[in-house]
Amino acid sequence: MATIEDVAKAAGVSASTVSYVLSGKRSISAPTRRRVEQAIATLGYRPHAGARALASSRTNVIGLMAPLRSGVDVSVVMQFVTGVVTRARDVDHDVLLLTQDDSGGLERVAAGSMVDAIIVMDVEADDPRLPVLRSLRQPTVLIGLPHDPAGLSCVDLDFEAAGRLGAGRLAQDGHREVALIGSPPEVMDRHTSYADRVVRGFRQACADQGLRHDVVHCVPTPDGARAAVDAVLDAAPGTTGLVVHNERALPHVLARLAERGHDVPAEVAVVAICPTDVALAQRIPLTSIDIPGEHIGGVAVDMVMARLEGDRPAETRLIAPELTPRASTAARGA
Amino acid sequence: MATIEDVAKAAGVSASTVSYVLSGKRSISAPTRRRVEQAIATLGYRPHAGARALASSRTNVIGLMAPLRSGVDVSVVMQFVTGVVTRARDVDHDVLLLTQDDSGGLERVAAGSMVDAIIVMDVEADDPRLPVLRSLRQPTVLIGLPHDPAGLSCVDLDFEAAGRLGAGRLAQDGHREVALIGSPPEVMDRHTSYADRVVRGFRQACADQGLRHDVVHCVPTPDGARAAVDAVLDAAPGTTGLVVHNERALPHVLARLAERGHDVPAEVAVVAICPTDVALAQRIPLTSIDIPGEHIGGVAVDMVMARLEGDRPAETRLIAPELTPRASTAARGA
DNA sequence: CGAACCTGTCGAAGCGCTTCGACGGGAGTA
DNA sequence: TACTCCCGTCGAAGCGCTTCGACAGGTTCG
Repeated sequence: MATIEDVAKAAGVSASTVSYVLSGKRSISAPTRRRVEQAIATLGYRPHAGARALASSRTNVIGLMAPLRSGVDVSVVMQFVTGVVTRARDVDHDVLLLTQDDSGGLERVAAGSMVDAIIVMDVEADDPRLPVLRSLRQPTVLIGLPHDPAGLSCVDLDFEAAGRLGAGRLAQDGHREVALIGSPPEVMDRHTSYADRVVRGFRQACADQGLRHDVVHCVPTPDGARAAVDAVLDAAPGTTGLVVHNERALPHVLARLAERGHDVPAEVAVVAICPTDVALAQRIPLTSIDIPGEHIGGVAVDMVMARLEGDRPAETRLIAPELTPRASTAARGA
Repeated sequence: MATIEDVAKAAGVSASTVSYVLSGKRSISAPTRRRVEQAIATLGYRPHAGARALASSRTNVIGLMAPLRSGVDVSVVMQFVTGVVTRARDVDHDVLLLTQDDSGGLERVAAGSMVDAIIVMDVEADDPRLPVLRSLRQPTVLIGLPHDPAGLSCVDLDFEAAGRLGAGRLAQDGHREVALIGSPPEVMDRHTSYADRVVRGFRQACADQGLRHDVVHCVPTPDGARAAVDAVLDAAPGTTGLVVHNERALPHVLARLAERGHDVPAEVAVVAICPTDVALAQRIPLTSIDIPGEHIGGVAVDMVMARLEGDRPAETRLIAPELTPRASTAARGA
């Protein structure tokens, strides 16, 4: 492996000059720059990441803690990850992948100076990692919204607004009895922030609009969906509108509705909160509120970089939800 | 941040002694070791990863190139990733995540000494990355099997055997006309290695057993599945057995079969090649050949570590497929 | 016409760690 | 008793880079 010294020799300059050519932190005359670049190209020189990190205390690596575990919708997770990695590459950074259950992982990579910054997904309302994160030298961005975000940057879809939007749309379409089929119990039990927030928004909008409503959670299996749908429709047979916030249960919920003979949208309207591609992959294209995972992941990177450059304070950004009407809803009556 | 020097001072020893305590590369007396460990604990010392990498030319990081792109079944990818990350942590390594379309990513992280080794997923038959990989200083393991694996280690499910196993099972159950519903066209067009191999194995077993057979590819949408199922059953109405190697199309294929009034397994038997959890999440539990993603990911790490330690030659390991009978198949006639 | 200022380059220090060779002292051997 | 050997520890070199201060030479301006 060629070193900066080799390049310097080949170009007839000092190592520091090569370094300045690379970093642009001091002006270099055009001819010199050209010679150096030439030497770099012919030698195939790449700066040694470790040496660079040691000297500059910058690794150009972002740590990403992702939930590679059950109960979480994989395709949503993937989109977030993709967004983070893609945007990180745009700003010349790489991504080190940490898993949720790697307790101590945050501490390890942060204290060991393996990363410049950290992004954490799937945050719970009272996430046990928060104190750790606050204690780190590196800036952190949460994807999700804990109860007390003090000192930490957060970004997420405004799930509360999404819950409201879903219920609001149903109300507007003329439904009077509605229900939310929510995240799996294991997700709710952890008080994962987005799950709680959807419920809150949904309830609130229903109250505001005077809708009779119900909230059930749903194990994302055929049986789980059957149980959830039956619970809702048996308890309140007048229910005509459903908000579903459970990507994996979606197909089974629709199947159960069909099985029971409820036509969608004629007899039961469905609004899904899920990535658009999931909404489109169902038996009929669903009216949905998109979870723009890639976008949010990208924003997380931007936020973390902003804090890395300027010493900005922490901020919270909630992305406004948007509802796209498709075949699973229709205005009622006339 | 405490440095090794701080620890040394606190423990009343030299820095090199601390280093030897940490690495275990020389023997240290029990009392000294204890004092050093004590100092490390009280100071919360963590070695600086960059400094360590610089001095030892070992980063304890594995690069993982994963396909965060369309056409690939996310949940399978996730399982591989989980397997890699989990096993990597077991052997005290971290994982740097690269995406497929980050051309130059391999070169960058390898030449920049960011990683000790590389694992590449979703390999195509004539993958353009192979020459690059062969030129790297770091050992590489492919998850998948290219035409010419010379010089590179490979691990994967034996998809050819899986194709054979699926067809063989159908034959054994008494089916005479069968079909394979395979990966999406975009995956086939890339000649992604596993897709090709399933087809080959399937065809071969059908030929051996004298089964009339057909192979179609399937866009993983409701319409795509409809088209695939219709194509098969309209062309050969006597078809009674299906092997499906397309995780995302699975629910739609089953739905279409139901729609057409074909009972599973009474009239059409279905063998799926997919992760077990996917097979269990369908409308009925499917007879399936598991894709043991986590396991394979773990094996990939083991192989890469083996090459890192000893200077072993490259090897190829194919995991034998196993078929688990469930509700979607049954012996025919009697 | 000097003082003050740029520009472009260099040398050296230092980032925090690993590792090699050296060395003092105690145990083992002849 | 003298010699060798091993054990536990230390000091120093060096990994490859960044960055600070210095400096030579050229401009600019009052």
